Amino acid sequence: MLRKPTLHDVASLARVSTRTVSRVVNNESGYSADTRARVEAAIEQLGYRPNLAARSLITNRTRTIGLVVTHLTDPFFPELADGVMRAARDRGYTMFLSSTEDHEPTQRDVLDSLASHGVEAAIVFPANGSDESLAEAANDGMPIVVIDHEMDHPNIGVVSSDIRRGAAMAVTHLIETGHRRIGMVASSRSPRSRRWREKGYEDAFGAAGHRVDQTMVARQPPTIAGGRAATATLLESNPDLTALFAYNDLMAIGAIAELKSLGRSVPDDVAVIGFDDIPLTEYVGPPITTVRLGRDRVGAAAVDLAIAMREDSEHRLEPIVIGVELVHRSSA
Amino acid sequence: MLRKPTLHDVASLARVSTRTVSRVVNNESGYSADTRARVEAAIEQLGYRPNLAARSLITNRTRTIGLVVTHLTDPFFPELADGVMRAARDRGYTMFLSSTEDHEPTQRDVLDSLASHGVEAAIVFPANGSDESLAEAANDGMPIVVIDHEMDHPNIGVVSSDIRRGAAMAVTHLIETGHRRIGMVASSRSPRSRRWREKGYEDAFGAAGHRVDQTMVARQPPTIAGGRAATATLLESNPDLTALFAYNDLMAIGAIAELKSLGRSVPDDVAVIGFDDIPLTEYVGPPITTVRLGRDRVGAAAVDLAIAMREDSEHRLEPIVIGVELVHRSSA
DNA sequence: CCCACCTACGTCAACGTTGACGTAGACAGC
DNA sequence: GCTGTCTACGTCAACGTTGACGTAGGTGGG
Repeated sequence: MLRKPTLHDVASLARVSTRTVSRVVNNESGYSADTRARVEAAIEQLGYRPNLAARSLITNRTRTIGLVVTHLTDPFFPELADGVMRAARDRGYTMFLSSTEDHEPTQRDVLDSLASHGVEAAIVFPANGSDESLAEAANDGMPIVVIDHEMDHPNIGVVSSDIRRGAAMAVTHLIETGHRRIGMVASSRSPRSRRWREKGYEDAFGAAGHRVDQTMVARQPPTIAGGRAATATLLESNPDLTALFAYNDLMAIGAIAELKSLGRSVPDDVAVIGFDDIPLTEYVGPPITTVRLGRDRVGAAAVDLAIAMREDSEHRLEPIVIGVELVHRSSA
Repeated sequence: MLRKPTLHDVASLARVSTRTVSRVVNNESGYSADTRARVEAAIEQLGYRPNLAARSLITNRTRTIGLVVTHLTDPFFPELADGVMRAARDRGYTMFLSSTEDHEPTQRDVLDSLASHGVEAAIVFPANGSDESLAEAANDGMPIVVIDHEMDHPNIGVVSSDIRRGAAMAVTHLIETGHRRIGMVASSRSPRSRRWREKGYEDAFGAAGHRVDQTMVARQPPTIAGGRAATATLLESNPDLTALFAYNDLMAIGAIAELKSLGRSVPDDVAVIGFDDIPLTEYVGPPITTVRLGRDRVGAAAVDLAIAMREDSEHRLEPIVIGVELVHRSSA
């Protein structure tokens, strides 16, 4: 395989110095129209492409960012990755992608590797219990933006969806359509301090002047099976409930399956609202009313914040909250 | 933010030359145990990490590969990306990810950018009509592996799923369970030469000594709506059909929806087999019998091939075919 | 005791690019 | 015609690392 052409090859073909070729390549000034034409012809003829490694060695910029998620197969992930990728590309950046398997040591290795590759920033959906290693990476000088996670660190930005408000919107909708006995199909995997959906659920009750009945909250793992189980539990203790608000769409699907198998129709006997708007929900019957988080906008905002942090280390680190939207379909 | 420590910083702290530090970092030989200990202590103390850009400038290796797909939100994509990412990481590589929106000029830009970043190889799910620009990129010296696509080029490898055999397996299963009138819900978007599922469908009929009836093939876009439409068409011309083989799971979902709305039960009145085993199919009722392609294995094989091509340009370019599997669920 | 050889380093240049700076020639103003 | 300024370049060093090669000091054999 032939060696890749360099500035020198272009320079000697165009009979100018490498510095002049560099000027043309970077659209600087200081050369005649004729010179520019000769250089461009030489570039075209040789198929020259700048070597970004060499460039970055002296400019200290790589124009790359890293996206780090827990599982590539999480349903919300493609939308996030798509948002990050497009925003990055629009701004002239290229994206590295890695997953951590929700494993802190792996996340540490991944961030290390990204740092070695010189990414200008990392956007991280953090692995469980990785706050400390995130802070360390940030201390080493890499701007980090975390998604849907609280962090207080001078070099870590935060972008999240307004989950609490989304939950409140969902439950308020149920209340406004006449429901009073509204169960919550909750996740057993959320740490107490981050139960935003529960808080939104309580907000909605509070705003309507009602009280939350804690026997109407059932916790299970956030899966379809968990949704079925939680629903079964709730119906046993509260057979009179007329609506369910689920932690995510998977649990909502499980809830609907359980309701159906118990002979209750959705939404006539029991209304169900999910969360996340994963593509799945458009296809299962009945289409599920849900809360859309706009993960692509989260991704784009994260890129903007990451680049701003990188270019101006004094950048003000207000957490950015992306609005959510209640998607009315037929399950509620 | 503090400047990142370099070999020089480590060297002066450990009171050796940069060359010796480099030897330690790269596990070469030629230093005493005592020196190694001092160097490692200095590395630890400073938090030194090698600058891969500088290293790659002289070694000509970046330990990065690019994955280029059409749409990040295609349902099979996360599995492929996961396979590529894990395999890459296992081999010490880091992955760039880009999408082309199935747009040839975008793909060209993406490959250009990856080349500038010095990726050692690209794994590409090609955009429509991009054979020529792929060949150009390969001519420029970048090893390329294409997924599920035929290419004959000395620097382009091919990894594909055995789609034709998977289709034959599916249809053979239908024939063996007594079906004779088997419709095909086909995609209108596949070019004639790449209708592997149709070929497998014909193979199965041929092997069983039956004939294909071309009025039993309906073409529509490969979506849920397309599946509904194709199924409606087929039932009109062939009301006696007892089974359907669908181009992909989305079309199978559409087919099932259409059958249900026409009062035909699945699988008792009409059996349905899909293709791809997207996660979706585990959730919609009834669970769809389908053909699993093992995209993660495709991804891993593509990485191996890409690296082999990069490390040995004489590497023999046999197309690699990944076996498929019929997943028995309840729709057939 | 000398030489060969080995170990454990160090020195220097090069990878491809850009920042800092130098300069030849044209041209304007007085 | 001298000075000053501007345009259009060129020269050189540096980014952080590794390949090629040099070498001082020790060790072992004859």
